[in-house]
Amino acid sequence: MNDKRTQLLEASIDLFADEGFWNTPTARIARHAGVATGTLFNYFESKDVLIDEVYMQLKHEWMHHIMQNFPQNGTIKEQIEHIWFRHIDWGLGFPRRYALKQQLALSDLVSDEVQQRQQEALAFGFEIVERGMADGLFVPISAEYFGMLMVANLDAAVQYASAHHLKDMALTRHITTSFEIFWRGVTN
Amino acid sequence: MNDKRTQLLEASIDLFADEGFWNTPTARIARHAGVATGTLFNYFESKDVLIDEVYMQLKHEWMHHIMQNFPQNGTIKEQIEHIWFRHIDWGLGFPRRYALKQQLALSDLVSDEVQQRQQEALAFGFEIVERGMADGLFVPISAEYFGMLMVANLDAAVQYASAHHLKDMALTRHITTSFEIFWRGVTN
DNA sequence: TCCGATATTGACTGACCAGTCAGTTTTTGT
DNA sequence: ACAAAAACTGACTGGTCAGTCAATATCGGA
Repeated sequence: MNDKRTQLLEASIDLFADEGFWNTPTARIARHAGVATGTLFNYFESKDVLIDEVYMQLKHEWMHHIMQNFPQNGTIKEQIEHIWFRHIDWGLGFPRRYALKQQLALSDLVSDEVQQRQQEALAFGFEIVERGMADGLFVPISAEYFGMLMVANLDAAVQYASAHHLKDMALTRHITTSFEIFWRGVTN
Repeated sequence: MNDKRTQLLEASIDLFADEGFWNTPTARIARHAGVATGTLFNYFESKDVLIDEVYMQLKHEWMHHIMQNFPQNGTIKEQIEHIWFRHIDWGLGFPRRYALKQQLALSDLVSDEVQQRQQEALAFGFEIVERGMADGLFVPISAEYFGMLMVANLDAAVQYASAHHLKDMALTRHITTSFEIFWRGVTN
């Protein structure tokens, strides 16, 4: 019965996103999840590990969303474009989760160990980039910087679309444009 | 004698950057500045307004750095390139200040009013972009999105250079490359 | 020099909160 | 059905911290 565990994680995500970590007492998380204060600490050793678990959960959901229908046999451009669209789709579909994941990634609330582990899960992405580099497809930069640029551009695209409530055609156009700008930039 | 005021701001910047806002008690700020607890509240109504003032201070310093030797009569590309180099120069020259400014910009610790005011100070930048748009120089996107992309790319460039301790030629090459990638992306 | 105004001090207060634990309820195995 | 284990409860504790304020020090004008 990890039902309560899920409820606690869900409550944490809601409250952390809306109020910020420092403004959400564990007591409120428990209440929001419909359990007693003490119960939270049966499932999570401390508030710190709760944060770690929330972060892992979000990263996992994000990864899952990104990888759905991934074109394993597509071209590099198709693969990156797929990630582009799916990432933005997730960001707009789950704005609170997206914002929280971003905040957690910057703040040093997440333990080094967890951050390390999450980084390793992105290895497949680096492979794609390295392959593109080998083909002379990209401007000569490190895969690391390529990844950083991609994330930076994606974040900006999501933030803009979100702030302006873009929908339907306007949204599609925006996503396409944002990708084109990125692609033209990193491509020879 | 706003000497103490400056000391308090400086101490706040140091401690906020190193320990995080929520982990630095006002008492420690006061001690670090060499004054008593109560004195801090003579200069700043509350911890919240202290944060506002810190943010304004950082933005102001940043703006000042950016605008030094600004090529008023240069081409649009020269002007944006100038901002590019100066921004990165500031980020690498004052890493703690840069990190703190970024953190504050994301967190909602800064009051809406101050955030608003700071936004207005960037008006001159929007003018440059609008001019470029009118000339058909840029891809057709809003000046707002252009600005977001620029900031996103700059942040990535600073973060990368900072993490890898780039210096001298390697640094110059990196800055140039980062600008080229951005410019090629947003330009027709 | 003297005095009122202003700045500074730091012990103190009231509120908050992470984490505990003794007691209670629920589950599990036989 | 029963007992032992496991899960759950929430009042409580020890510690922290923003902001106060009465007492003290410093300053500036006459």
